Amino acid sequence: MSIRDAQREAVIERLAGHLLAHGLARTSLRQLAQAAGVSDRMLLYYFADKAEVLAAVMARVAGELSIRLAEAIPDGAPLKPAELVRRAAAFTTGPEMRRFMRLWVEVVAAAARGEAPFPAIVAQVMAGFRHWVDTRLDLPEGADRAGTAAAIIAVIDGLALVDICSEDEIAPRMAAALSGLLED
Amino acid sequence: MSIRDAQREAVIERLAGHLLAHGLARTSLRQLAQAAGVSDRMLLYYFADKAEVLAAVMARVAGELSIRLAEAIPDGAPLKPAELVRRAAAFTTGPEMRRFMRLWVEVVAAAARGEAPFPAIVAQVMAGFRHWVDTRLDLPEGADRAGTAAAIIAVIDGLALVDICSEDEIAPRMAAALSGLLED
DNA sequence: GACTCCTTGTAGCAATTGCTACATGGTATC
DNA sequence: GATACCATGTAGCAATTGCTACAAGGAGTC
Repeated sequence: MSIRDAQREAVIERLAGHLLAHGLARTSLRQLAQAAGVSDRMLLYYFADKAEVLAAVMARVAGELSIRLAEAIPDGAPLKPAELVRRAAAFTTGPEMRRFMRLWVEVVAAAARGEAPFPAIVAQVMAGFRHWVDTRLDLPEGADRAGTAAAIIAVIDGLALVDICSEDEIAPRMAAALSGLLED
Repeated sequence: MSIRDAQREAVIERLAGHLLAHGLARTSLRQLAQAAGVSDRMLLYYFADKAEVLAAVMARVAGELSIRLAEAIPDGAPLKPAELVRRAAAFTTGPEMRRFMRLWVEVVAAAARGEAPFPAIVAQVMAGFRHWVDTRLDLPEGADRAGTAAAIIAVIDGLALVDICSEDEIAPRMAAALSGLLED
């Protein structure tokens, strides 16, 4: 691997941490370069442009998220929707995953604004979510799997969104209340 | 009312439409001024700074949203959580309200980034949501009203977030599937 | 008519943005 | 040892950002 490729990898790694820590708040080229410990000039040597930087970093973050989701709830034993929601909610509102979900909400908003490269990233991550749910969902024959999967994702993402807005510790109570609302 | 105040009102009205149509994508001072049909110089004569412009416009939009929510589901007859979610979901995913919810998601993300004046706006709108749910929620004595209200808001906001990400028409199926997941 | 205040336009500034031109030291290849 | 390419720094450019200084017309007041 060339020096350039090695540096590229190191930069991606550092910037993944940066984005998870600060969201999309500090993502100018110079700010990214500083966070990665390189000059902005070199950032554009390792990557074609800013969009490629963000795409590479977000791909890394999405991969990490995917791994953790797979570890947290393996796909061996399908769960009924209510149980899947409960377990996913408990996991994604946990201290370690909150920053992922927070970043995810920001990325969705950036995609809504049409800001490159986020629309493509959102499509990709969303497809990953759908697949993750689909492979863990125990649903009767004839039920709307895609609709149910979308609903489950919506509930999980909604928890993250409200979590962002609330300075106090409402997440556990919210998750508990949600659990009570679900049909077993 | 002075000319200035009258213009201020007209600008707020036009910019509310602009934000609902385009989200936060075109919100530089010059872009806002163009959308409002005034010069950027005058925009800063009517308002102290950009944050005040956005705060005033968002207050208008929030007021409008509040009115529509109140009209759609009056607070006379409290509803059980599942039914409240169903009706709120049907309303907020409707063609007229989607742009409100879409803007709301963008505003939450901007607040997460700490961008003035959005954190304050989010706190205000969120409090409005909580109150709206609270005054329509039929819940047994001793239940966690605040937690349940937060959960209901999370579900509604989650639908909006997923709706933004999906180019196809998943919203109705998602809402239907969600309805099936709820305990009556 | 002088004075003052409200309203509006022109011009521009300092900072930040994404990105590029150019030079240069090193390393590898022939 | 000449040549070519990789890696990196310096400097800067054009565009956009939020915001401001200054002037001037116009309307009312004394």
